[in-house]
Amino acid sequence: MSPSQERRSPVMADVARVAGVSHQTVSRVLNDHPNVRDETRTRVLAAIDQLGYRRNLVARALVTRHSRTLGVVSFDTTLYGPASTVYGIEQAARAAGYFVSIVSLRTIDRAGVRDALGYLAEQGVDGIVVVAPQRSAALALADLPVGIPVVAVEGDHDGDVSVVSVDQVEGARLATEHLLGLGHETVWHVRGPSDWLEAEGRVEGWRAALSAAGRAIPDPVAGDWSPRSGYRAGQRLAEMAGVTAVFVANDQMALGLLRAFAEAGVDVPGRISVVGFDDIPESEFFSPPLTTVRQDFGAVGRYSIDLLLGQMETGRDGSRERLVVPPQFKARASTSRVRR
Amino acid sequence: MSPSQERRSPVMADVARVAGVSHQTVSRVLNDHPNVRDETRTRVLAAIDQLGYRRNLVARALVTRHSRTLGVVSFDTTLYGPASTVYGIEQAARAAGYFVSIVSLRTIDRAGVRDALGYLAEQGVDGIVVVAPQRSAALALADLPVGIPVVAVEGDHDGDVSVVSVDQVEGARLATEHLLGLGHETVWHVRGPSDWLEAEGRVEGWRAALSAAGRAIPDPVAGDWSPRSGYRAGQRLAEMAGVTAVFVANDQMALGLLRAFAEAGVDVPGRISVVGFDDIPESEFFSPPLTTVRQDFGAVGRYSIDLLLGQMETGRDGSRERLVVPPQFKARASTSRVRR
DNA sequence: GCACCCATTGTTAACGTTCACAGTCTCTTT
DNA sequence: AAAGAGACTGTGAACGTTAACAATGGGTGC
Repeated sequence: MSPSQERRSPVMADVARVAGVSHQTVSRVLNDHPNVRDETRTRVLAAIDQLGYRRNLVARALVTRHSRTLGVVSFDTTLYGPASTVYGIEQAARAAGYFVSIVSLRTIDRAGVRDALGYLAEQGVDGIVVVAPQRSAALALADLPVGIPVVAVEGDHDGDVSVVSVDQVEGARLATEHLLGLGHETVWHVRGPSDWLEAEGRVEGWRAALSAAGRAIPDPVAGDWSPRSGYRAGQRLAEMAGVTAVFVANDQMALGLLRAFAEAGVDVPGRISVVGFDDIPESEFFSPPLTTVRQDFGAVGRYSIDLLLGQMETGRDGSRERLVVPPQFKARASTSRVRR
Repeated sequence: MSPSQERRSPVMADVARVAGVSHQTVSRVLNDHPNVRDETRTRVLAAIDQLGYRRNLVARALVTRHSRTLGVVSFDTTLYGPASTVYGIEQAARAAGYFVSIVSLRTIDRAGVRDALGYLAEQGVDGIVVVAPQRSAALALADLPVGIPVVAVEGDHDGDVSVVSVDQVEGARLATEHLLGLGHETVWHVRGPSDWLEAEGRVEGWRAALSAAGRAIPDPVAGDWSPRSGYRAGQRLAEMAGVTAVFVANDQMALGLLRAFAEAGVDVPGRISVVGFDDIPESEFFSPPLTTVRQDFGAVGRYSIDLLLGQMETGRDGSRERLVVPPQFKARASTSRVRR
């Protein structure tokens, strides 16, 4: 193989030579600079087309100090929530002309998040969105690389960065009040893992609603978001006397719970009413269709980009805004008025 | 100091000055070049630490012509399959020291895929994985940017690029033969949308199994992967006489179908047996727990990176390999021997 | 007719790294 | 003692783009 065979892709200078102009004029055409004669522009475009030239964004990023790339740090993008959020982020970012470089963490701990932020900083991203649903991840935001705008999603509001999140407390309150409104004496809760901010927000809202109504507050049953943990919780709750209403911290666990209830011969909603959280696409077709609280993950993703771009424009990172997306209650067939 | 209080982040030359060496020596330390005296290395590392220096990977990419970034083009990463595949890709890529830049397409058509490939090429990615489950996406691979290694996931095997995929035909055959083995006279099929290669592979496997057994081949019922379309298919099948076994092309549609059957009073598996496809985390907790065919999406993602990295090393893009991941049959409670 | 302005184009110098090569120094070997 | 081989370090030139400024030419106002 001859060395000349290895033909490098054309650069601006090649286009310039073919079009009979300087490389700077080519650059001007590419960047829609106003002061280029129409005839020249046409010639340059023809040369670009002829050579199949593509601009080298790496070289451009070096000189402009802007990569037009945003970084996303997330946890287990296999789950519906993170996946939808990241999807919303990516769509919004691309619509604004940015690429998205993603880092999915297997486990979320302070070191992992810090490393991820470091990688992205080296790579020269213009801004970062951290999907930080766990307290430990939110903490890691304390030591982030200076000079890069950061927005957290579902993060801790006490931190030092801007945050977009769904109002978990309000969502849990809606769910609990709905059940109380149907005449249930109190409401049991299957909660998410303890390090998760979302899990804690939902516990808080549930507690608040029960407190406000002056009802007994049962111990929450532990879960880990998985259908299996919901199944186990369901087995336990089915055996307990006096349970008529359960608020489950997400739809997947609710599915497991429904399965356990079905196996134990517990009728839903005849004997026990169940409310979930998230409104995943499947929950409308559970048996019975699940009453739940909808989170608009797509909106969360889009807002996080809005916030990030705003922060990048102003250059001020001290702005530290908060954006709260309201949850939406979805009544379906898994809840009913209590029979006396 | 200079009047500009906008202090730029330090560069190699700054480190070199502090450490009293040349910038090239700093570079050598950073790249673990062997011939650096221990004492010098220590001094450089100290200077790096003191200044909080981070290497600029953009500048590095410009000169090395390698960005250590891989591109991923995918369709609707909200779905479990694509999301899991992309997750597997990202994990494997990062383990190999690569970043992942992702482009999620809202609709998958030739122009969209071509644009995405173009963006990634401009950005200077070292290789691209295209998750191309639709025929139109597979076609778009025909006009891909030259010089960049590409691997397709779930793509067309007739194309010109390497492909990693799950054996859809085999999976469908396993599902269908399982049902025939339980004594069912024939098996009905709820298929996926027609442009999807996976949908067509599953139809093919189902047909082949029925043909081989000399059974009647009913018209497949159309679906679009969504639970709702499965629900509608279920309503229709529940009304038809003689249906005792249904193979549904994915678990989400199977969920909708189960719901429709439950509403119509059709017992599963008592009167009709149902098999799904994918084995999403939820399907074990459907009512009844769904017999299905497991696809190892994570493995598909990992293999695609293996293939891509191999192709990048050799520099040969003519290799055009095929890697087929076997599906795995999962028997659960939604199928039973036919009663006579 | 002259100075001036504006549109258009070209020239040169960054950006921050790695590569290729040239030194210098020390230690062996003959 | 001279020469050669390593080990270590430094120098200058890329990489492909944009920014800053200079240069050209034709029109305009007086």
